[in-house]
Amino acid sequence: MAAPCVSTHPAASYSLKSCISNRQDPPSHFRADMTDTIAPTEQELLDQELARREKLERLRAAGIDPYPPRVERTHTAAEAIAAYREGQLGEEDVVKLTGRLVARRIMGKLTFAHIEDGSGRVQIMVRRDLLGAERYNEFFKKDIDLGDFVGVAGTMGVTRTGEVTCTVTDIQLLAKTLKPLPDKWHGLKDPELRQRQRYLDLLANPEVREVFRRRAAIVRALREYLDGEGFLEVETPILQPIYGGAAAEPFVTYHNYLHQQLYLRISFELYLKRLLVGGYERVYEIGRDFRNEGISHKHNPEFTQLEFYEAYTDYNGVMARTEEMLAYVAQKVMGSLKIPWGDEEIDFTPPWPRIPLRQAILDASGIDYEDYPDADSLRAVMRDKGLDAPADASRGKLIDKLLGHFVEPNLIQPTFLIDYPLDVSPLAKRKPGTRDTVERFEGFAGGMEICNAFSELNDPLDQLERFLAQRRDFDMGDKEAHPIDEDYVNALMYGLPPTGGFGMGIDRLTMLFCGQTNIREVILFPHLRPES
RNA sequence: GCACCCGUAGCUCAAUUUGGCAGAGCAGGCGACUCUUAAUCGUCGGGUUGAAGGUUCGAGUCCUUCCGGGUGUACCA
Repeated sequence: MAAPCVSTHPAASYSLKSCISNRQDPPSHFRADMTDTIAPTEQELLDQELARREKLERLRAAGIDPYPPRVERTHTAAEAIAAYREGQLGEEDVVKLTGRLVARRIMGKLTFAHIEDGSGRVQIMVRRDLLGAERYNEFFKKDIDLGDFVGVAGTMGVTRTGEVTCTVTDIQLLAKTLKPLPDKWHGLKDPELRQRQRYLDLLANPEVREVFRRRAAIVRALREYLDGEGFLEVETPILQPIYGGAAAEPFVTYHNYLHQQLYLRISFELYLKRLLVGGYERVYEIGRDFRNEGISHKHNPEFTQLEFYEAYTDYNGVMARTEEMLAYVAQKVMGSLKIPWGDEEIDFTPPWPRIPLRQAILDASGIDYEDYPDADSLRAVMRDKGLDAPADASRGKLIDKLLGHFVEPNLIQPTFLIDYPLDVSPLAKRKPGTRDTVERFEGFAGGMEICNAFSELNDPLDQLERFLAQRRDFDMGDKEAHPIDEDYVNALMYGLPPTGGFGMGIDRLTMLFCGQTNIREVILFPHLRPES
């Protein structure tokens, strides 16, 4: 394997350190002039920011702490409304509510407003006669802004229009905001701002908050399912001396004190299978993978992956488990096996169609890749059909290209494609009776690949041969070829039982369940270039 | 990586086609208003039009370069 530049240097640690110390500009978060941006002069403040700071000073001058250390809350917004509707709150019962002031309608001596907490919004009615003229006019109307966190005490009732409302007898500032909030009606739309300042996106757009609740529910359901099936959740290294388990370029990092080059993992596979050598029969891990590749609407440099490995099953068993697991998740998260997807509906009811990859490509493109036993002949027929077929692509990569072009976009309903080329599956077991096909499947839905699985190769000598083939690919320029992991081969020599393994991108599954077509919509803080 | 599109007030958007005083709503300041809910009414402030350069009497608008973002495409989950 060709090592990246740092380790080929005879004094690797020296070169990296000097590189750091020679950097012209220290990171901005260490710059002495940083206070300029955090503590701008008055001229640099917006008029609205100035107004809020003046209010802050007025409050302090009046002996009011704009950021008090604690507050008492008796109900969330939703709880207060529910309790009133269920008749648990009488006219005399005082509730204490907290939240962000998100809307305010001042009508002289009476004001209606809404506060929002984690449970939702509740209307409050603030009256001068209940609060006192001074407190109502000077404190509530003048020094409290939209966006501020407040605590109120009051009684629950209903307005003429029928909205359950808290009539306020006391109001307290909990946290002063110094910047104006996004538009109350349109929310925050600018996609760049939404991602760079996700907190604004979340506070302005409730539907975004729902996406990440649903994401959490999906992960919870996956854990529930796997735990219930006797799988052990484990954690394996993210910093790895040798990466592996997938075809991808890694991120490279460096341990300063061990003088060791390390990679951020691109998959969990080789570590998890070592655990089956160790005697566990069912293990899984949910965590972050890192791939040093292009960014797109389907790819973020770091993404969340689920992998599980199960002894004494094969890819057929894993397909059945996949169907069962995703049906469980759909039912648990969406309350149905059918989930909306654009104008259509994706039905996760088992079983899913199982189509040999060769057949699927033949049906969609008219090309039977078995007629083209080498890369050159397959490349020729693909180019005849006007497809982009790179000169350095292997036969397996060309087949994958056919899959991506002709088949994948049309697989809206959950579908398994089975039996993949061996040369792009160096960790999968050969399908009996074939020369260059492995027992591997990929699951598709919504026109996206969502999972990848196979009968795990457990023949150590075959595995070594496959690694050596990968090294030849790497030497030929395939930057994504697998490096040789000698310790993994060594582990196999102590015996890996027949095993089925599975990997699935959680981000893409979340896209599917949330009707999103861009991965950034399901990652709280997606990778962005630095601001200029 | 390549192609195309976008960047105007804190936010959402006009003005760009055909170069001619940079505007509206929300938000904000001041004032009125005790059942509103995108409250309403009056009034006022708020801009290095992403950055730099160029063409022009005159550039938000046309040209060049750069920065950031989006969409498509290529590879990968």
